[in-house]
Amino acid sequence: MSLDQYDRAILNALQKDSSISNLDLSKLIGLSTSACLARTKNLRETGVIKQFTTVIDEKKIGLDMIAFIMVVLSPLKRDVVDFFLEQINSIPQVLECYTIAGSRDYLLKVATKDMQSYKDFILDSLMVIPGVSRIEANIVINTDKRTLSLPIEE
Amino acid sequence: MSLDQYDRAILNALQKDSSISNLDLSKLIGLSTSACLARTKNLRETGVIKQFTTVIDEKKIGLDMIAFIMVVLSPLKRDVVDFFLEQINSIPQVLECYTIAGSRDYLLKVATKDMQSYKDFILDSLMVIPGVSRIEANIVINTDKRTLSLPIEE
DNA sequence: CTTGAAAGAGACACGTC
DNA sequence: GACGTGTCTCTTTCAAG
Repeated sequence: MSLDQYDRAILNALQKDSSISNLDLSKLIGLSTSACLARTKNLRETGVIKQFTTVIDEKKIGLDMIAFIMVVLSPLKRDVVDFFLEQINSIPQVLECYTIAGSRDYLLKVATKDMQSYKDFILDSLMVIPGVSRIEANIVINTDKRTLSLPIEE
Repeated sequence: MSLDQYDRAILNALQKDSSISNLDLSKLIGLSTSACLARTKNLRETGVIKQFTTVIDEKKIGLDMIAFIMVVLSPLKRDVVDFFLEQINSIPQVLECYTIAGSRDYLLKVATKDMQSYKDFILDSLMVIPGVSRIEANIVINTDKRTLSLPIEE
């Protein structure tokens, strides 16, 4: 995938605000509307653009608790892993799950309403999954930075 | 902020695909176009909807390295903290930064091109910030789940 | 790549019930 | 809240340079 300066400009602009009209976008990046539209369409079709989405203020919808949870899975065997990931994918409170290198196996990002529902999540949703032997929770006190704009290289 | 079932339906739909037209959205949630438009507008104005954005495939733009880095800041004093956060906010590779409870002070999510540029980031951007005494890196091997759809309660 | 034209669709404000 | 109307803007396609 090779992106030129125009493609990068389009991606940067769309990351900041995807509700921009093609007309404004073309003006912004310095292309004609037709060329701009064709590029945007192409970026979607080739999968560079995966999705257009909406960022919601978590606190305003009552999600006051964000936590990053490290999980050690044991034994780390195929069937245990598969079942774990299957469960994780079905739990809406788990926003993200990563396999990580090192002493802990998985990193989860979890959003819940409050401390009580967080506790319920840990006890009733997470610890009940077979193989989850040890967890290490990092509770978010403040979000200091959060951007969806990836560092697109020049 | 109190959201009824229609508001929640709108938010859920817009999280999945913000490029949906107001016409289709109104059909989906079972409201008239005018009522639907007024609600969406209201959600934007009250800040529940913060942003419309675009999700990009990191790998397709050459970002192959994602890491979560725990940072201990010492001394944890006002001026050290302020300068640290100022620097963090100016580094594009840092996508997210959270203040966390516990033994580590900050959690960063970082995206770089490869191992080499990751190393450069650690040495030249992160470790040079005054107060950054200890870091603990968790390198992402695989993204098992990643959703931008918050668990909106019924 | 650009410009220009033309048709279709949607946004959005305005009334009415 | 629903519905209809009208206007205006943008989208989208398709020419030709």
